[in-house]
Amino acid sequence: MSRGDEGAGRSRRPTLADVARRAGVSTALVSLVMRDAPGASPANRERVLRIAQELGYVPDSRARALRQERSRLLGVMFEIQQPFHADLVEGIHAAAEVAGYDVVLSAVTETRGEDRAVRTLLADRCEALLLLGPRSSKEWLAGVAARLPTVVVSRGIRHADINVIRTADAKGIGLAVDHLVELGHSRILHVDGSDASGADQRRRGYRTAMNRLGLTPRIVPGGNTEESGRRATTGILAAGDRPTGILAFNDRCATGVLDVLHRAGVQVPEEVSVVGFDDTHLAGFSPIDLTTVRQDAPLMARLAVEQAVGRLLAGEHAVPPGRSVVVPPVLVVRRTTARVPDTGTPGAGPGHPTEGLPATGTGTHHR
Amino acid sequence: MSRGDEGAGRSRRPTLADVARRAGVSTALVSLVMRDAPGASPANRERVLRIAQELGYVPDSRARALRQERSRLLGVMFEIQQPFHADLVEGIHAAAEVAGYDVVLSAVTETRGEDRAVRTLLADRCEALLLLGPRSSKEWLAGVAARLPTVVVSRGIRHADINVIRTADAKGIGLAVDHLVELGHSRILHVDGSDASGADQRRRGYRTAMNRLGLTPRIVPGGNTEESGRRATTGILAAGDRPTGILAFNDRCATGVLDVLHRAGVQVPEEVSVVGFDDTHLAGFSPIDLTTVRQDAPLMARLAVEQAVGRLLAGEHAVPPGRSVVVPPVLVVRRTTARVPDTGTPGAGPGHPTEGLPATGTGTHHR
DNA sequence: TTCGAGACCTAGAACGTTACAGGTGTGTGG
DNA sequence: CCACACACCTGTAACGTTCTAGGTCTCGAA
Repeated sequence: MSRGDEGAGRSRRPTLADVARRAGVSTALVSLVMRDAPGASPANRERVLRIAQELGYVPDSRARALRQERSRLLGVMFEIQQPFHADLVEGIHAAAEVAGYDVVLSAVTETRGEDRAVRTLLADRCEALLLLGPRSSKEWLAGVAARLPTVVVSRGIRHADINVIRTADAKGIGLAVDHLVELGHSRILHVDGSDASGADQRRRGYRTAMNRLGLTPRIVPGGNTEESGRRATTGILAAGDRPTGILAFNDRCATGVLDVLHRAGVQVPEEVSVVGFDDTHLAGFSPIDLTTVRQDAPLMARLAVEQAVGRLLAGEHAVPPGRSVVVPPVLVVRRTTARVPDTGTPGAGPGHPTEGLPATGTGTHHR
Repeated sequence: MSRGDEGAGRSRRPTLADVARRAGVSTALVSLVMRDAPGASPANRERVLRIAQELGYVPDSRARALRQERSRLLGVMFEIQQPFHADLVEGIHAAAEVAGYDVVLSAVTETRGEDRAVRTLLADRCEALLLLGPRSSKEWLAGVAARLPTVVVSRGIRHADINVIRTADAKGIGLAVDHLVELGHSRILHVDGSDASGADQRRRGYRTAMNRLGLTPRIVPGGNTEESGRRATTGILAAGDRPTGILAFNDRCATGVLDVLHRAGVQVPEEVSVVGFDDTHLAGFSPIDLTTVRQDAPLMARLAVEQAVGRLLAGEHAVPPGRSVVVPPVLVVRRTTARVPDTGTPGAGPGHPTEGLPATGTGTHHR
């Protein structure tokens, strides 16, 4: 309503020229005013702004980007169903805002692959790419990085053109293993992430930690969805040789694990302890109350944006790519882990020392 | 690697003209080939495609959109932290693909309001807007709808310019009330959604259902986050007059309710029954296993896209806006609801009739 | 009076693409 | 041999913006 005039209803959207004509000035001047550049008299400035408002003029970002050499756009590829990615995206928006960049989101879904998602971002002329937990091959990622400064988040990839921000996955899993071992566990199993990003690092970390402690690793194929956790756990229960501790690839996977255990009447943590990874929003909520390894999403988001922008600003030289920035994980102990059942140590119910975090490194600022 | 030539490394991105020059044809011809339009010989077509590939040419979507009168873009505003929105976005991508449209996502976050999100979409020249659960005032939404065909999902708004796709919220809540009453409950409380989208509809539905059954409604302010559910429940427990059934605004809120009940040692469902709304992915997972009211996200997504595209195609006349399309909800009974404790009827543990859905209306196709 | 320095403003050329209005040829029917 | 259709191709003008290189004032100092 009250959308101005120009005759009939279905008029095309107003342009700079429309505003200029109405204000009796040149388009160049309107352009100046719209982007708050110096060189217009206060009187004209106010007048132009008023008329723009009246007409409902909104600058066309495409035309603008076309003319300027810089689009000030950061492309973000993410999986829409991953809560952890939601946390990252939220942080990326905030950090980009500060750096003076806009964010273009490109979702990976069941029906929309990573190639498709990245192609869109390229077509949108993003200046740099942030890829959250990409699953594609290293070669493919290298191909992407060859055309645009690329930051990969949450997956360790060693390549000269790629910046990487990731949590110390191996260390994180190590913390979890140590935690279980301290509680007396020895039959500790890992439901891995299959081809999910970071899965190999966590597998490796698990093996290392187990070997270091003289325990035999046992890995079951999983994934990064609840369903994968269910499937894996169903298999584990069927196999008979039941572990006393399960390290799931991430929180979603752990939820699936808990689901099947619960349905099968297996008590957690009395009979089996379960640990997740990510510390997703839901992990902290009772009755899930999942012991998990926290990744510091806000920090990772900020670092990712800083790396990308850094490379853009200093013409590739500021932040040498090819080196990972590794963020320390924190073990958050909740109520899905406890003393191992059969062990000699009697009593000692569910072990939840502090519900806090051992003060390890960076203070995570949960909002 | 192998990124072509043109002298130094940091070359600008290739354009139509580069491809044309290299192939020895006009830019117009390359343009034809790139968009698969008729009018190029097979030989040239193949040659141009090969060279484009070699140079790593990707058409500039902004320039393209600028030239064409149509951008074939659907703008989607959503809350990145709402799992239900993730489901909708996934469905929207699929439906838009079918309709031949691209999707532009604009996230609402803690630091990025709805005005900001919509402004971006306008600047991107989207042809229509899909607003998922908008919280803004009706006047503001009307202002948006005045400039672009607008479909609001998941919030009932009656306005001549706005298409609405929503679940029959009131009916959904009614199903939940009936369910609890059948189980013998009478002290049934609603933790509402405050200003969240759909909150008023659900409040109203709750009141109506309670009055119809001769019960006194009791509403506690909540929200659409886990935290809001926690806060509300803390208040409820402190108040003393404990209800036997709690209808939460949505699944996230219900999770918060469960969290506090659990921590306070209140048994669910033995002492208190809890019902959510949405049937988010996580709701179905034990040990949450939440009784909830399912919204059919894939269907709503498809309908939303169809309405938007319909209005675009038929010059506003195909789908008369101003009328809501209402999708039927389905009560999904799981294990957070059971027979009321104190009632005369003895025994009768947790009531989970089928873990299925009463065959109500549309068959929800869970993937 | 003349000059220079601001302050303010504008014309016109880009940016990369597609639409439009032609241009060639080559073959085919009269 | 001419016309005409057809397949293929190209030059040029947009699209809405910003950038560059000016232009015109006004004012104060030389």
